[in-house]
Amino acid sequence: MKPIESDFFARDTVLVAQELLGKVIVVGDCVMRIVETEAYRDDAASHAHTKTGRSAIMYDTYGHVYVYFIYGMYFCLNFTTETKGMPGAVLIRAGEPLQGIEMMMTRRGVERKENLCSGPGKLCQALGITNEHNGQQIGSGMVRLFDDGYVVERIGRSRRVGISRGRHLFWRFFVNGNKWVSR
DNA sequence: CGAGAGATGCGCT
DNA sequence: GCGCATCTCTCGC
Repeated sequence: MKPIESDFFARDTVLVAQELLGKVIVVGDCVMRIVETEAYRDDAASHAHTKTGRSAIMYDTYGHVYVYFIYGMYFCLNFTTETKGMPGAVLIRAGEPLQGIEMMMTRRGVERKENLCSGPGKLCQALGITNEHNGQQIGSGMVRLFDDGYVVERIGRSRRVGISRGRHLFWRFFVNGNKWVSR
């Protein structure tokens, strides 16, 4: 388990989104492998389409945790990317639960393992991610990221989910054929 | 099963 | 006030 350095994130967001597939997120006792991501830069679908109080973190940092509250109920987990004033973040949409599964099931209130992390809101609920994680540097706060040598065979690609603008961009990435991907 | 609607509150104009 | 990078439940087939 090799920790992922912040330099990893100081690159093009679309590339980072693909390379995050297969990596391992650790939050407390809970561990999951990333199987689905989406890239957001300064396109029309991105919070960073304009620089606001909320999206400033996408402009000003890389290798940090960006959490936002959505639909009055759910949180979404992102990792910030890019440098030199270009905003960016990768949304973590789904994962394969590896450890701490009992705790994740309790937090989610579900029985089926396939329903633990197969979506950005579910994933945050399973890991206990909330606003308090927002702004933390990856690796030095409660959210840690590792490369355990897992090799992703084939990367699938599609439009991003749940957006109205920016539909033309195919910036959703997933491990092809993986049972833990959302939808 | 698939489609549709309701839940629910904050950020932004 | 509006819209939202979602999820769950219900209803009909």
